[in-house]
Amino acid sequence: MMISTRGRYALRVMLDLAEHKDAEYVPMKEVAQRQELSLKYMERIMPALVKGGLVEGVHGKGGGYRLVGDPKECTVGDVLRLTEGDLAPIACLTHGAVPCSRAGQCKTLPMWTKLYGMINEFFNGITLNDLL
Amino acid sequence: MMISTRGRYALRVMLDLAEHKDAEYVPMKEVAQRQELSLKYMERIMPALVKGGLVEGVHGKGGGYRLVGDPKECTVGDVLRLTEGDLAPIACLTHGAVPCSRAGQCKTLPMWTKLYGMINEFFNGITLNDLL
DNA sequence: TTTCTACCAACCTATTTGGTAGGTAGATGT
DNA sequence: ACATCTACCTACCAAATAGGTTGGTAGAAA
Repeated sequence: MMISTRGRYALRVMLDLAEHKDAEYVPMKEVAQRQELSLKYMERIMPALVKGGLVEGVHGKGGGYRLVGDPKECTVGDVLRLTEGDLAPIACLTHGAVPCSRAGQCKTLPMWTKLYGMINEFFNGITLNDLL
Repeated sequence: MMISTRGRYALRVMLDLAEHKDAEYVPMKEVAQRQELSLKYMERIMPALVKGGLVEGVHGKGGGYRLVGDPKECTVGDVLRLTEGDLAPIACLTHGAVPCSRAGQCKTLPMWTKLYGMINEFFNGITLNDLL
C-alpha cells in the first residue's frame, strides 16, 4: 500500500477544515466526529501539518485548527508528502535511500522513475478546492 | 511502499529468463547469482508465477524455469499482480476489501480510483520485451 | 544411486501501521 | 483564582507486513 490511513485521514481533515473555513478555529473533536476518525490518532498526525505550515492550531477554549493558506493553493501532494513522508512507489526511490550498486545496469529503474514522476504530477495537480 | 521486493525481484527474474530464452531451462541458481538475489527467497516467489501460467519449471538435472509465452505478450502488470496480489494504492481499493460505509460521501475516493486506473494502465502498457 | 533441481513448510527478526492511555501547556470564561 | 476547553506530547501496544533463513521433500536426469 502506497498511501496509509495517516495520509488519507490527514487529507480528509484538511478538506473538512476547508469546508469550515468561515469558522475561525475548528476543534479536532468536531472534525473527528464528522469524519468518524479516532480523535487521539488525529492528534498525533496534526503536528506534522502544523510543522509543514499548512494549518495552525490555537490552544484553549474556542481554539482548534485553521487552514493557513487558500484551498486553491494547497495541493494533495503537499498534504501527503508531509504525512506519508514520501510518495515513492518503491524503496529505491525514497529520499535518503542507500544508492543501489546495480542502478546503472538496472533495466527496471527507468520504469519506476517514470511512474514516480507520474504519481507526483498527479497529486501536485489536485488542490483541496478541486475536491470540495 | 506500493511495490515490495517481492514484485520487483520477480520482474527482474522474468527479464533474466527473457534474456536467456534460447536456453531450454534456466536454473534459479544461475538467475539468483546474476541478479544478486537470495536463491531461497526467490524459490518462495516463483511458484506464484508458475500458478499464474507465466513460467514453467522442471525438476532434476538440466531443469529450471522457462517463460511460457512470448516476452512481447507478457506485461509488467501481469507479473506484479501475481506477486504483489494487488496494485491498489490504498486499502479501500484492494480486491476483497470491506466496502466502506462512507464510500458514497467520500470526497477523495474518486481521486484514488483515478490513480488506481492510471497505475494499472501504466503497468499493462509495458511488456518484458520493452524492458530488454 | 547420486546429483541436481523445483518446491514446500516452519520459523524468525525488524519495521510499519493504527491505534490507546495518560498526561502537560496554554488560552479562555466565570 | 479556578474550572474548562483545547492543542500537543510521550509511552506503550497489538497486529500485519517485509524479507528473509533453515531444513527439508519430490521428481528427473546422469
